[in-house]
Amino acid sequence: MRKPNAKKRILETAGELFHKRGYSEVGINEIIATAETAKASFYQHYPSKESLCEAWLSSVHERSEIGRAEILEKEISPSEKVALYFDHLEQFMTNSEFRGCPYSNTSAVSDEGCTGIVEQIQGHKESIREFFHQICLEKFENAEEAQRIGDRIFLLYSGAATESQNLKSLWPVQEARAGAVDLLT
Amino acid sequence: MRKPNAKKRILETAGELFHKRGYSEVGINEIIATAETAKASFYQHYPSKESLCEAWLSSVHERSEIGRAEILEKEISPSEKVALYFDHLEQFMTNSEFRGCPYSNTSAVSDEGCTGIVEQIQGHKESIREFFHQICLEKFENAEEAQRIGDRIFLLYSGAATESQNLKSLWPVQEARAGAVDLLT
DNA sequence: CACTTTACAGACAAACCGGTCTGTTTATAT
DNA sequence: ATATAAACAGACCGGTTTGTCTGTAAAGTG
Repeated sequence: MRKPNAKKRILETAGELFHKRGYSEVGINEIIATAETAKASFYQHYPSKESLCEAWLSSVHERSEIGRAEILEKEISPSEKVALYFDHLEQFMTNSEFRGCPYSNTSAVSDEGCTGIVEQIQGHKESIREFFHQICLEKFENAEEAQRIGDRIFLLYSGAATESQNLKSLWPVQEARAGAVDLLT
Repeated sequence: MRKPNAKKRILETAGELFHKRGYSEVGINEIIATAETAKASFYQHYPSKESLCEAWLSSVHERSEIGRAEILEKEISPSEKVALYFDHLEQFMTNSEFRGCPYSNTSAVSDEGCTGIVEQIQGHKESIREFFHQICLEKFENAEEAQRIGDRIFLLYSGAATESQNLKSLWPVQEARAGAVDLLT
């Protein structure tokens, strides 16, 4: 074998391409050419392009869950935790040249047919939402209020990612951060 | 001519298809088949698929601007205006089977090459943002504060559209509406 | 050494893409 | 009645898409 870890190489390469240009704009041929692998090697590891997309989203989800768990464990105030998460988003937007949430971007082009992808999107979003709920529960005794405030922060977060991509600017992330912190003080 | 208004028919058909399934998932052949027109008729009116997309976004923008102008003219309180705009979004999401903002969805797949589309997306988003700014200026004397609050409502609005599409639910719109009204009281 | 796994190169297929082109029909305006 | 413009049908083009298939080379393992 000339180069080992073809599977890993394919996944990482596809991840970058999917994220920067969108799932539907990137073809198998481009992926294997960039990953410097053969088409046969690709189909040895992934039965279809769609399954590769699922594997990509799954790996992104894993990493992001670890990041949220680390924040939850920190001994800082709720508003500091939220602020930190928005700071991470700001970094993410900067590093990825204003390509926003991989899930929302994929959702925009995935038809109802690919249930696996749709389910992953929903799972990921609910996971982020739950993250904000937990933080708010540290602050508010009333569980209903915690849920409502958490949901609003979640929506600010989503809007920040979307509009930062659309407007190619960081102000949505910064203003959403300020709004979220205000909701917790 | 068998059926008149081929151009209009093409635009409306393409609009529905682009909106429901995404720009990159709909081809010329499907558009003309659905619109019951000929390919030659299509290229008589639109030089390319991309120009059709621009025409579609442009028509959506026009209609939405009229809607916002009507709200601004109404003699109701700022928070009622904002609430009304979120109600429109709720109706829109319901009617379109939870396909959110056509602009954000198109942005997710349009590469840097198509400048015309990118500029329209930014123009539309800035127009909505300006709409919220104007409403907030009715409420807050401080112009800076009006801008900040307007931006936050804008981000809630964007997040509501995005997550309502992702989660196929109306709660994001309803909670964002409540959050926006709270920001104005 | 033999055997299995992994990766490789690349031809091939069938469908589809956006776009061009030729030529025909039909409605309307003069 | 005739000229003109708009709509039509549909073949055709080069290129790309996902996915299959055949055969080979190299590495790890017993």
